[in-house]
Amino acid sequence: MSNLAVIDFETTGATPAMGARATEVAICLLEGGRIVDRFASLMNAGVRVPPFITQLTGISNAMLASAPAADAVMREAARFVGTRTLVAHNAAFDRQFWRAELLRCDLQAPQPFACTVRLARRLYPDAPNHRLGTLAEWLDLPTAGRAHRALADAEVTAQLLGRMARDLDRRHGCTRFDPEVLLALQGAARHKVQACIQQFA
DNA sequence: TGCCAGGCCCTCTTTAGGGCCTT
Repeated sequence: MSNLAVIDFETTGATPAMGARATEVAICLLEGGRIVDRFASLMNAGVRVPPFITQLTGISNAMLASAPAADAVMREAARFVGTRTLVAHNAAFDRQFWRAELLRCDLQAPQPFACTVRLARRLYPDAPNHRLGTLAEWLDLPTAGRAHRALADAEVTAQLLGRMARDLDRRHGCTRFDPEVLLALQGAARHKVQACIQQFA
């Protein structure tokens, strides 16, 4: 499991299109199914955090007042990720903030995104639902830290990814778990998941 | 006061609608 970086944003709202900005980013680099490096930082984008978001994440305006500027954090995050494929739980959400925040820095965002929600729906169709917290509990994944903080959620997502790799190996003899496999699997129609896995086994 | 989006997936679909998931 190389060339993968798990990312999670905390933000002030649902979409940059409505003016929401990132407040925290965390990234875990994976090698061989293990987390080998981490990057996490609050980021001050000069916006107010709605009370609902503070209640959800624990991130307050006071915390952001002393945080480094969003521009500097995103430049460091982009250097940290490099050309790795990014993985996020509900990647459509994190991808739009990754692109929007880097665009503000005049930086490109060429990294492909894989989505653990899409993967989990294909690999664990019997789960009660496919929220990150539910999957962590259902699969008995180790958790550390407060849910809805970026590093804690990124680490749980990385644990979920590792579990998927082990299950693909145990259930299907598929030892490959790289960006190509992830992108193919998440794009496979439900009735073609087995055929897709066999292609890489 | 209450609500606000975007992308993906499923199905009693595709000239559409509703649910899920993220903050």
